[in-house]
Amino acid sequence: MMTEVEIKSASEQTRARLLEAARETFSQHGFQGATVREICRRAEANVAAVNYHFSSKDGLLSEALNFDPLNDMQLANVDAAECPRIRLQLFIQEFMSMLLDEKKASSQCRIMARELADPTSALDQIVREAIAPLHDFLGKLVAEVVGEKISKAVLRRCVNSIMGQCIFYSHSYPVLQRLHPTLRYNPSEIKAIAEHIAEFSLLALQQIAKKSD
Amino acid sequence: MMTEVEIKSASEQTRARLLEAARETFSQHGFQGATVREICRRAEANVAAVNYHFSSKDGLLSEALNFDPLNDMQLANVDAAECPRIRLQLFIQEFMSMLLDEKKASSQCRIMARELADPTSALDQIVREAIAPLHDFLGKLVAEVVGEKISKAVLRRCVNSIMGQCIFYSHSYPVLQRLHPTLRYNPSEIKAIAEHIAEFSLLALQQIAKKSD
Amino acid sequence: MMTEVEIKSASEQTRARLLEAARETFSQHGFQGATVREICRRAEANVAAVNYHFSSKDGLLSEALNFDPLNDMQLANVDAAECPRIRLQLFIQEFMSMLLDEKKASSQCRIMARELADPTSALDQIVREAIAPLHDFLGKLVAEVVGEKISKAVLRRCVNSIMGQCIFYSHSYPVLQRLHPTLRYNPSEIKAIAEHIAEFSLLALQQIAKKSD
Amino acid sequence: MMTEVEIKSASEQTRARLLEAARETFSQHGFQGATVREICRRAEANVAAVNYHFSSKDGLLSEALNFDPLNDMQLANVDAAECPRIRLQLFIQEFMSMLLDEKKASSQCRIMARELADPTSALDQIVREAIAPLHDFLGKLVAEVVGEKISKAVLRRCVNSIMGQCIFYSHSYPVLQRLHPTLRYNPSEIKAIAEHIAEFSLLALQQIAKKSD
DNA sequence: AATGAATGAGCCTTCATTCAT
DNA sequence: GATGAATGAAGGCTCATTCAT
Repeated sequence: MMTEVEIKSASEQTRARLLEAARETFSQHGFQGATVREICRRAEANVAAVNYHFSSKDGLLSEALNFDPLNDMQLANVDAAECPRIRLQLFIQEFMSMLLDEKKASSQCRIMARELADPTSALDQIVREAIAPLHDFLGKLVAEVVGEKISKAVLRRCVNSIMGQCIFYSHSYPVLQRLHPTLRYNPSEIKAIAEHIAEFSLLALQQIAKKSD
Repeated sequence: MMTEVEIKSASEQTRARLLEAARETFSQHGFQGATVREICRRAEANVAAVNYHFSSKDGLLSEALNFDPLNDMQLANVDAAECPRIRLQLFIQEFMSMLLDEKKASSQCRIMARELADPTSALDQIVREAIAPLHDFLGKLVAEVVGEKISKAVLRRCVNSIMGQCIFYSHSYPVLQRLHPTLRYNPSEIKAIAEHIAEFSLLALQQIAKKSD
Repeated sequence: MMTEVEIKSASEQTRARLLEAARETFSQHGFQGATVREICRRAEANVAAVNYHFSSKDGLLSEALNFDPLNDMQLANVDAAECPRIRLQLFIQEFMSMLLDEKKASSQCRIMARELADPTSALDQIVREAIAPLHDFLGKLVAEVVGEKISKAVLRRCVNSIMGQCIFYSHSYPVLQRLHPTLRYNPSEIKAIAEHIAEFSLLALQQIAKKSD
Repeated sequence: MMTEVEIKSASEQTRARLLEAARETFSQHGFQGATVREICRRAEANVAAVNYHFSSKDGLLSEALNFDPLNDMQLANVDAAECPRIRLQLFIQEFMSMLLDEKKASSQCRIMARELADPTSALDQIVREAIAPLHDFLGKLVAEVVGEKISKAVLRRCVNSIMGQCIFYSHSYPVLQRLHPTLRYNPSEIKAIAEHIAEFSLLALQQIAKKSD
């Protein structure tokens, strides 16, 4: 264990620094806007390092997108809670925290946001490994809340409704910032947003559950 | 009427072709990814045409984004309806139709989506002229539904919840397509999605309205 | 007479405005630095006017350089004075005034200065029609001062010494301005400079004349 | 010594070739007229080499103008001479040699000449580092000749008179060549010119000194 | 005759990538 | 293995000029 983590060859250290620098840079400037030179400068590596370690800028993006949001979130609490509604609340809370809290937010989320606007070959992998599990996880939570009475199609759309509300604050931040210049994603604001989304969604889900009876 | 459209000077025709080509190209490749050369090639104009007519690539983007979604939508029906809930339903229906129906969808929406991932100086203008009015319009509809009892902050978040659900289908289409390969935005699917969002949102809003009493 | 000057066709007026604008612009930005567009803008003519009236930018330069400095200077006083030394003084005074006084200075002088740094085909003409007569005129004045005793080679060099001193203030103005930031070519300064050059030169010429005895 | 010159890294060699090519090209076509492509072609380097080594065309100009005329001239003789008049003679001799002798003439002088006609941001640097010291040096020589009796303003103008005479032969060469087609700047001609300027100036300075007594 | 739109060559610069060391 | 120099394609843009009207 220790050796894997601590004893890295210089080459592996450079590789790791490049990945970190790439995630930062891609999330700030987008894939096209980021330059290999800046990434290497941030990683304190030479210009050729990206191509040496990752074959190409594309290869670097592909590696940089290897991440596991479900794992990054602290879902122990979610799993611990017994009430489905509270589980959903906690999940949304944790999800928004990952999306918006700059301290926690893995920059991969922001890179991913860019992938949506300009999908590369990496998107297939991201959807498969990161997003699909997330939708599945959320789908199960929703099913627990509404019961199994609703159709798969409706379940999907409910998941989409929740995901859409959540992602909106991350994805449309440039717009929201302009609409409401005072908006800041500090912990209390994030908590308030998450509570709103959870309430809004739970109110809807409960009624949907009732109607399905 | 016809003459206004048909009798254009050669210059105006080139300008119009450039704008159309720019909208297509920007929406496909993003602002950075699009090249002036390709835009001109599509518009069957000279490489220098963009700079001649729009001063710069930036100027072209700025003009290409001159659009008015509120005006593009057929809101006559919305205004005609008396019941606030039906007005909201109709609005969402019309909004989703604009966002998703390729026949109607102004490519500006797609350009705008890219602006979010990679804001340029044009975003200020877009927010001011296109998005803010949209949020205001939706805000009034929501207020009609819930009454004036809720705070401005809550109202905003309700608007965000609805906008987030709507935009998600447009913005996250690359993901949704991979999650559900059979998904197609044909008129019936669009209608179903809009109905779901309207129902989901109205159920939530009604409960919020009740709680505020 | 009157008709030639006053009754001009619109075309001739445009031509004249173009020439004036060209002289200003060339003298400010140099031949390469000046753009046809700016010249036409200043002349309130359309972009194609230069090529229409002068075939090309080069042709415009060639026409713009048609000037006669000897004629522009008010040499009546010089001719009137009987004493050769005073005639030289007056000539230098008048020459410096033409070179430095922005009110009088024909901008051609400044264009010509640029020709030296980057001779075009127009220089042959300028030298033939404008500069050679000037050197000849000055040569005669010098000869009057020193008498006919000195060789042609020495005479030439004396002319060069005087021309060099004069032109230096015009040509090296960008340097002098940086060396002495307070330097301004107002009438009194121009007069002082001309007096210095005249004195400096006359003192030298007199001694040369003496030695040649 | 040799090693310093001969053992250069490949990078330094390219840099040096670029600088030489730039000096040639700038002196022939001016800063605007010179193209990066031609400079690189002459230096047998890639189009991007200029930006790689000097950041920009401006940076290349700035480096190409790093020269020290006072240092380039062999002023040991000047300093060695005790008589102020001979010191001035030797200085003029050396200065004209630097200006006119193609073997010695650093092409920087010619670039500088172009700066006068079309100043760029590099001129500030040139004046500060190259020209001001030259004027100061000449100013001291003149002061030695005339004594300290004359005012600073007069001293300046005397310096200008000498510089003007010297630079005229370099700056106005295109004109002089046309006026006197047989003119060639071979060593004997340069010597004769320098002697004339020295004599002309010294005769004037001596008289000025006398008058100031 | 005179215009404004259109042209295309060419400018400097940036970039991911390659290559010799 | 790892580097820094070098590459050349491509970018946005400017310009004198031409062309249809």
